[in-house]
Amino acid sequence: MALIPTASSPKQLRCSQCSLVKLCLPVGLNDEDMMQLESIIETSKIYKQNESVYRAGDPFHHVYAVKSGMFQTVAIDANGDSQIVGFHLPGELFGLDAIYPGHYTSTPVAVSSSIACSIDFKELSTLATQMPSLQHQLLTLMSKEMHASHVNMGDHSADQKIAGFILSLSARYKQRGYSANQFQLLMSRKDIANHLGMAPETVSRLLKRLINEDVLDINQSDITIKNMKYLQDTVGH
Amino acid sequence: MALIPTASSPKQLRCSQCSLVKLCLPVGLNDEDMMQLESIIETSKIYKQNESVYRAGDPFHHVYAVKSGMFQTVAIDANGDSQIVGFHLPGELFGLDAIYPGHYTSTPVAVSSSIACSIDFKELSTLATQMPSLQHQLLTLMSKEMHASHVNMGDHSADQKIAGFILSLSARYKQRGYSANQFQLLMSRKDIANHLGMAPETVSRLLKRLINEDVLDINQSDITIKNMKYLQDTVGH
DNA sequence: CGAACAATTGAACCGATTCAAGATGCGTGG
DNA sequence: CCACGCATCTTGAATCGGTTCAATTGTTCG
Repeated sequence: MALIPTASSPKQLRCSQCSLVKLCLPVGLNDEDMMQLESIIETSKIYKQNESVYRAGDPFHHVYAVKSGMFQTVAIDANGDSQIVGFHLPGELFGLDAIYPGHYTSTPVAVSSSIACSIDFKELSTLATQMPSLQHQLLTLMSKEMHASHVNMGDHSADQKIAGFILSLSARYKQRGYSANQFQLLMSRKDIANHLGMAPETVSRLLKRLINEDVLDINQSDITIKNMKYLQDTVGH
Repeated sequence: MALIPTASSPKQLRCSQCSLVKLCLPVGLNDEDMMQLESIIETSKIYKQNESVYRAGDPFHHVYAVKSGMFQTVAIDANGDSQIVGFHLPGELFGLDAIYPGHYTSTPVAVSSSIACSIDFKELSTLATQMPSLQHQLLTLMSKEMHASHVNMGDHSADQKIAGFILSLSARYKQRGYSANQFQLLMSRKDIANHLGMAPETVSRLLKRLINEDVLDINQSDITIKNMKYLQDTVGH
């Protein structure tokens, strides 16, 4: 747990780059391999709130790694309604779902001011053929996402969705070295609701209930989990 | 559209094997590569109805390709409820979601008498490092599944879920060379309901409505789509 | 042919949405 | 620094879609 990307200062870009590789693609690599991998990571860019990284429909060339902040990927369906497909935390990759169609199908938008760097997918996959462990890591990443969406299929009630959502964020922050019990709910209630397929009012009501029952503590966008087990029990029911 | 796996006769196993490779992993390969790929496909097995291929929890070693019939993957959640994660048609692969956890998380069960063959994943990924097009195909397959589950996130009403489900089956059968308008709904209503997260009664009612409105025709397990556009309009709304 | 299971149909119920208002927070300019 | 205005969030009451429960019909198989 040495280097963790904490702040959004541009001065940290270079030094956090090394750890970013380990966070996104934590493969067992020797120094030379690691150098190669880092060499294909292109320069970082700071995205202002609501700024998009690319647009749905653009040709697929790069995948992106989040360095700080948060991105949400928004898809527009046939009738023009937008659907927030996912939220991407520091250390996570997005854009891999565009491999198949060959073009992006959703638009990633910075939830708050955020930093991401791009990786040329062609170079990445070429490198993967030379580094079996990298190939395996790519497959693992995608398998993980498949797995996550399978789990989400089961969630039924609104309570379970909310609990599952909070636990997912908690686990993912924890995995990247942040606190599992306290973090920022950077996205709006409306966006949470959209992502979970429910009304914003329901999100509001259920969060209030969780606060009243001493499961959560929420101040503005800061959320503290006071009773993790309660949430876990809710999901597994 | 030369060789298509049509029947379940064991005599066809050998000859359908070649086309199976093309169907599951339709990469641009020369003959030698194709031979190599075929060489790692292990022998097929006939699974009786309700027979499982492996069990959730088993260590992950193989992925499986469906040759005929249909498999459904069943996951058991924390409270013991089962959730049908997906249905697998001829020419489709299953088991890839187990790469990440390293063990299977769901149990594939033959919906009707079905045939599948196993592929050693270690050999497959080793081969992929030597054949960039195979690696790309594997990534494409997984990207496709991610993409499909993203699309499913948006579906809201029960009507849309049913329409989307039927259209998905139709498109997948069509892609494998079968009819897009007529196929068998081998799985039970209860299992469709479970998979879509709704009550079996609702499936019954909505299918009846679609039959009354001349959108579908259903005889036992045979389904005929009489008004594809109606279904498409339902999904995109 | 009859038993067991699957699918259908009807009526009451419940969770979540919708609609409509009110509260809270936040940036802007006076 | 406070007042204003806009946007987000919260809260309440009515409505609706889908579930649940219960009974009937249909289908498969020993």
